[in-house]
Amino acid sequence: MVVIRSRGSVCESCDIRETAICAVLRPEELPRLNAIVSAQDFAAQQTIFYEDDPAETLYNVTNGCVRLSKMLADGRRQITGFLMPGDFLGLAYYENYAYTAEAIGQVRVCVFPRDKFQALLGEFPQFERRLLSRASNELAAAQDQLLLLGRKGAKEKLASFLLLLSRRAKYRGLVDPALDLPMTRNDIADYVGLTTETVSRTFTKLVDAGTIELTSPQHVVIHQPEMLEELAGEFG
Amino acid sequence: MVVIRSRGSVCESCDIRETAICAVLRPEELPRLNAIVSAQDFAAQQTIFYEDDPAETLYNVTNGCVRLSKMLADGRRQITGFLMPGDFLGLAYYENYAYTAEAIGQVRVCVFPRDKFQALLGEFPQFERRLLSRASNELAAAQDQLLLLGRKGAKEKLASFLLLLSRRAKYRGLVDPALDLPMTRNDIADYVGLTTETVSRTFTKLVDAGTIELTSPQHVVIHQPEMLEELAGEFG
DNA sequence: CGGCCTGTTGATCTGTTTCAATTTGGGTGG
DNA sequence: CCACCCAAATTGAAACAGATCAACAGGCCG
Repeated sequence: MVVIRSRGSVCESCDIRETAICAVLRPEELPRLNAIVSAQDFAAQQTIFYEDDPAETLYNVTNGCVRLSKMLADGRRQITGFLMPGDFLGLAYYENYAYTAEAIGQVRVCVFPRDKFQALLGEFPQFERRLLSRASNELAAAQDQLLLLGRKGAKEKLASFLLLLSRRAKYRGLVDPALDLPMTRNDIADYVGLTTETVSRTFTKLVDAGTIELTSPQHVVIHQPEMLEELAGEFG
Repeated sequence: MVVIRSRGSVCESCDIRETAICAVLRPEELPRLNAIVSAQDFAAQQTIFYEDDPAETLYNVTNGCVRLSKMLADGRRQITGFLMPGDFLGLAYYENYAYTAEAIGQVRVCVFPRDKFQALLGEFPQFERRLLSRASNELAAAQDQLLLLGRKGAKEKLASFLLLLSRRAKYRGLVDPALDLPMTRNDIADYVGLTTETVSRTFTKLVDAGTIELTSPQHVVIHQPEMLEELAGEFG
């Protein structure tokens, strides 16, 4: 883990300024945020924080992919989300983190000390509103995931998963038809409530059906998005 | 559905004023809330709103139990939560509701028109903060449910479910060792991702083990809470 | 009293897991 | 630069938890 001092105008030149929470601040307010932020790097597989750690820091992912997870006493794991550049981490007025956050591959984050961040919140009301809006989005996403975990079969789960990644890639401005899967099959399995083997088998079924193509285990090309939508089982 | 005009000081005399969002308002601010609120009654099985309806109203449950659910195209259903008196409904800055809300048994709610509610939000900053805190709680609860749906077995699911209801009953000030299940077995099944039959069978297993007692299908007595904790599989 | 909805119990079936064996591919050191 | 190595992914066979299909019991209301 490497701490990088913030110097000069970090925020102004930030790649993800458009999509991150910072987007609600006016240019002239940015320096206030800049003053309390620093950058931090994590190597692949490093833990950013553990479930139940005191939540003293808030993060914004700027590079790489982060996985959030919870564990049962015997080691079974549920991944509750994957964070991409622009995503906010540590959202909450909580004493302790509700989940573990780990870097998948190389990750860079912005770091906000909790107390200073809260002070800024009081100062910029639209900041708090934006956070509430984020929380609402996350809540809606979590509910979609409840439906997926509770009621969908393996094929439906993976179709939904691929569509989710695809939509998020589009949102982040990536138009590449090839979809990148930064996480392992095991991570995917722990996200959609299956085993690695079932994930693997189901992917090959989708390949055999011509719905997707696996140019490498981490590279998916979606040939028939309509078919995925169909399989995902949702309306609209 | 019956609409009841709010007259006089509804809020001051409200049973659940302590636990509801209103709890953040000072007594002298209550009249402002009182001015925009009205009460509404729903009979058993009535729908309060449907998924994708425009979200023009916010609610606060004052009596009865409400179920929130999402459906797949073929009718499979996932219940995303049960609301008890004091719980807030419609939380979000969304255009449309993300789930359907239905009354289980007789229900009474407080109704806040969305526009007026938002105006109040701007006026009382602590109100917005409280909402964010609520959203955080819901998010944490949703993540627990993800773990349950994705990684727990039938026995673990139902042990967790009973403990959840039990904790919420305690929170609402009910010390009765007998736990009330206002929802049907089918509702429970759709909440924990099982079938009615499996729920029923698993309950009888818990009864046979002496962990719980079913004085009636809707009345559970928890004899061995430690055993339920054990079965639920979580730490702490 | 009878019909119906909810819950319980039993028998069978199936999708997914588990266990086990290969294959693939990315990273590293010679 | 290539060969090796190890983790990750794939594939196969067997086992199992929970679903499905089916029958029945009990309480509640008309």
